Amino acid sequence: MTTHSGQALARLAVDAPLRQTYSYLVPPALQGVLALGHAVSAPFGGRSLTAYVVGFHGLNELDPGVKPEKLRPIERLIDPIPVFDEAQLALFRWMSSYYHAPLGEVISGALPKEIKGGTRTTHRATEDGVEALAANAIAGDEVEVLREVVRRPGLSRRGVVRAVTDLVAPEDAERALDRLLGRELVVREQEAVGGVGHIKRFIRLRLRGEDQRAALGGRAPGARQAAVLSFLAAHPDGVDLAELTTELGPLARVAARRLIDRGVAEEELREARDAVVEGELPAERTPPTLNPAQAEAVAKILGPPRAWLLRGVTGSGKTEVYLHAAAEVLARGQQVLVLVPEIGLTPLLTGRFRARFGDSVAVLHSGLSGGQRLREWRRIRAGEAQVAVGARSALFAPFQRLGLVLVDEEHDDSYKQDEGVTYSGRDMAVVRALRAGCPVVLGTATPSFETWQNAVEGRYGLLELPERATPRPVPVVELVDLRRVEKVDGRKPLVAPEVVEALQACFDSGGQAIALFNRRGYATCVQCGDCGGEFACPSCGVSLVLHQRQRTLTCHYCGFHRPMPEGCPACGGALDVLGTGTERVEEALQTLFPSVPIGRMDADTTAARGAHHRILAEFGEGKTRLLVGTQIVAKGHDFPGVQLAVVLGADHVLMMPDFRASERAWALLTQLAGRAGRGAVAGRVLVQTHHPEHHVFRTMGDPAAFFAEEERSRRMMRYPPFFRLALVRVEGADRDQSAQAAWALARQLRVDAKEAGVDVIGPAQSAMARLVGRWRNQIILRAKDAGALGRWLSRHTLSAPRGVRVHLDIDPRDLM
DNA sequence: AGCACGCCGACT
DNA sequence: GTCGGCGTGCTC
Repeated sequence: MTTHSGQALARLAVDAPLRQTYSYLVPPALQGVLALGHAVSAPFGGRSLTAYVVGFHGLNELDPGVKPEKLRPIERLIDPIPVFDEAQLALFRWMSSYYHAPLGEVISGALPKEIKGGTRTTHRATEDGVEALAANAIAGDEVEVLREVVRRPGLSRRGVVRAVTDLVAPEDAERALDRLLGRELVVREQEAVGGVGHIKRFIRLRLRGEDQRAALGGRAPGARQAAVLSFLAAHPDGVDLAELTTELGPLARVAARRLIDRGVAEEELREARDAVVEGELPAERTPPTLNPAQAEAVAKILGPPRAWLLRGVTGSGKTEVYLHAAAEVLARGQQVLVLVPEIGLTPLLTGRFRARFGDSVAVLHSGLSGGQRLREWRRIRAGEAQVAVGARSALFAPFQRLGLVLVDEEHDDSYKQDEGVTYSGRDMAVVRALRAGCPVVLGTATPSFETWQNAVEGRYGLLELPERATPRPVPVVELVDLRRVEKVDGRKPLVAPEVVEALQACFDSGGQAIALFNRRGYATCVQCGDCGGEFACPSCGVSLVLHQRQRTLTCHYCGFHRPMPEGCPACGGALDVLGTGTERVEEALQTLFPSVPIGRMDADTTAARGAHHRILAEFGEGKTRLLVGTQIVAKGHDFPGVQLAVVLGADHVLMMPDFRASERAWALLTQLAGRAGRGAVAGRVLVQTHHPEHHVFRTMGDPAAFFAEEERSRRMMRYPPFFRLALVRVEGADRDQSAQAAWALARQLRVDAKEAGVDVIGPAQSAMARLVGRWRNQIILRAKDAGALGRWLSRHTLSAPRGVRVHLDIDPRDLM
């Protein structure tokens, strides 16, 4: 490890939305220890923040205007081992510049959140405070707040507010706490939080029966506590607190805390030694022999390093290409990074890497608890794992001898980070690989247009796996024109007669079928038949979706929900249930085929842990014979028993007001069509649509044909991949203020846009005009190439008045 | 982003 | 008279 004791000052990138880096003194305790890549805690303004060492320099190299007497020393190391090296820092700097994002935020977003636990602000009552409480010298909300702080010192601000939440409204509690702080009855302290990741908090039931009732004060526990109690009773060995939270929701933590306070349950810190990866390791098989196309692909990948598009349908043996290339790279003593869209959807790929390479595979994904993820990350940093399989953020795995990067299902939208620095995980994987001088493979059956174009223009090499490893006839696609379907009882049936027939024939011959309907819930809109009143989300303005199973009306954007009322709250009239979702489709299909067991797979049925796997397993084993669901049914699983795939509703995808709508629909349909067919029997694919003439349907399965059709409109409309976009989103709670800020910003941007070759489009209200209570406006920026757009953007500061937020999204996935 | 310091209305 | 609102400006 290189240290820099000769240099007096460290340059830090602070985890705050600030573009500069800051110079700090290296305290004596850290001299000779502090190194590039260390995460530290540093005083910043009135508080203490996580920051990262990005360089060292002498006193004579201070930024102009910084007086030496203003320099403050670094407080402490957060982790004794640096969290990134020089090569990774170079990538972070590249990202910072490309995405116009502060370096500290880029670094923060690239590390497991747990690493920067850093400091926590806690609250403690002073002696004056304790006396004042005892002497009844205070009044109002302050009494409750102070009592809580005295009883449980060490709570965070949020913790205090939550602790009194039954008695005091959150805003009042905050204000009371501030008054107590002002009068110095309560003081704040900084507590260092570290060492997360190898220690787990477990909670276990201590009292049962009569003792328990007595400890709870004789009265029956509330619903939340009762839920926690029964969960604990079912797990006598104790439950990981994190697991309790994922099972029962965040409030379970509060209830559990209460139970511990009352002595009903006890807490225990345990070292986490359980296997991080769930599921058993399948027996190690001898790697199968590659077919000629696969062998050629592997040979090319292992040749001179470059980016490759690996095109192959489901079952064409992409995974075997990955595994062979990875094995070769590992044999050379190098490391392999495997990115997957969402690990929950790709247990097969993860499983096959684990089966082939065993414990040298680390898995990084959101389904792990924070501590688990950090442990896997540390295994990589320590050199114990040579392969990392994970979602987007795994691309920052701390490998030092990277030899190969694989991006599976590269077209998937989930590679785009949607919060904070909105980077494209797929693009950054390419950047990281090429910077490290190693090959990168983008694998998919349905490439994104950008990647396709990169291959067409020769920037990426193209590898095609032309056929299925076990040959199977290409499915036949038939369109059902919904405009010609006869109405029954005044409305069009959900399932057209020929689709019913096809399903019946499929079931009669013992086959299985998949039905796609790309909307969740039961009905998209509930309306009063008398007064026309509708139910809209109070913070997003969109129509609430009826979820019949839970009898709730739910907002699909922010999660707001309310019970489904019996009648119209305004006039008492009967409610009409309009539009369709997967729940209703399932119901309709069950009515049509009463004896066929149906499984439904969508975000609602797969929310619980393991549910996804269970639904697929039941279908795989034939326990269910029809699988109904949203686009999730089109992803990544090969079921040999499926003879028929029907698309009951995907027109919404096609008709979305977005330039990538056709591309998404094409990928979805092509992926789904790949699910149909068994052995030597050609599968059937039936698509119900109002737009049978659309080129998406003519070009299913054929990217060259689809993109040839798509090219004309993309060029004409000046959209990617022929132009580059950036989206400036301006949002605020106040509608007019947000709009005015957007107009002002657009005016400012237009001043020098033209001569830089940049189009400034808008502002306009976003397609989702209001989201989670914020009114959204947007400005689209467009240029022929990324360089011109980037250079011009770096000359501008995107500022807005207080209360309005501006967010810059480079290469947006959609313009909604 | 926070958190300071700074200047104007409704309360003891 | 002060407490406390939240408008500008800085953080090595």
